[in-house]
Amino acid sequence: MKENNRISIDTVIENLISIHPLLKKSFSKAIRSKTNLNPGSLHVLGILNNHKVLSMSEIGCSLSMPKSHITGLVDKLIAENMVERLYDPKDRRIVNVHITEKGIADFNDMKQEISQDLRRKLEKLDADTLHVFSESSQHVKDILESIVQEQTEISITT
Amino acid sequence: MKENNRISIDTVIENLISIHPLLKKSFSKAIRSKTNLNPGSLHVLGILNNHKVLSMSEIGCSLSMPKSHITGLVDKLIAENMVERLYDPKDRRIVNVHITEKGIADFNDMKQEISQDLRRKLEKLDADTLHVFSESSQHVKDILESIVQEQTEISITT
DNA sequence: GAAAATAGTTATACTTTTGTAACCATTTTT
DNA sequence: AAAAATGGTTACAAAAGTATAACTATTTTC
Repeated sequence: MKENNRISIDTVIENLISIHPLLKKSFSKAIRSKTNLNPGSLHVLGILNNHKVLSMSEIGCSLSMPKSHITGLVDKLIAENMVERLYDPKDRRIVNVHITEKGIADFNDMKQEISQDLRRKLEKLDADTLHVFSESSQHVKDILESIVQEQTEISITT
Repeated sequence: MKENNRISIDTVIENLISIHPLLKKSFSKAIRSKTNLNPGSLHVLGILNNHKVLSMSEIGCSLSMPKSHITGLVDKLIAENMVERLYDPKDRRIVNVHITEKGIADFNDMKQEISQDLRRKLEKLDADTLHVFSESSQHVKDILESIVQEQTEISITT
């Protein structure tokens, strides 16, 4: 039983290492050509689309980026009116970034644009394969989120 | 039925867009800190580990990078004796890059290093979840490979 | 055999990402 | 109230990724 687990872990790692460049290939180029945001800002917008409000530090932890980098990325999003800075009245050091209605709408539009090529390819799959893909990707997303998200507690100081 | 497909496609795209930054977070930092290769060279080594031999153009297509960039990445791998250039006797314009024994061994070592943190987290999962993760990630990898790999035919001219 | 196409390299400029360190404002600790 | 800790910002340097264009060497095409 313990042995089974080790094999499963190895399989998962092999698969994730293979999936990584495939996703990079599928999205990175489209992000550049079809949006006026850089990938970093788009990722920030993405997690704000999920959480709606996060402090600068929380964003940094979620994306494993130093806070100093987040500042610039958020500035870009503010320039596009996609997010807003809100100073926390309870602790005025904290900057809570929250996504605007425009930000939510723009993010959905950009998702459409970015995934156009992928969508066309998915449309060619047969219903069964598509169903398996849908279920499997949901599992991978959920489990990965649950184990990677732990790191949010770790503080990045710089 | 057609409606079901559309929903599945949307689900897949949503999930992949969420998985992308999670994998980036899990691997990118580890690649920098635990190897002396840049991520680009590692990805090249990764696909050579799968295919064993590829021409410069094929590598470029597989990773959606211009050939001019591949040259530098392969140069680094050659400097580490992980791959070799072989001039095709049938068509002397073509450079076939093939992975060496050292390259295969190094790649496996680096995979270990890079995935250490992830492995520790996976070890905390219960056997059932791990099993689901293993199966699901295999499906995602296989399907994604089958649909993304098509692009290998598209030639990148620059 | 000349012209066009192909495979790869070199060079250059630019953007993005990453890593530090110093710094300010606010809050917490003592 | 002074010292330490925390949350963010600013500034700077280095590494990596991206996009082009010009170029050489071969092969194909006509």
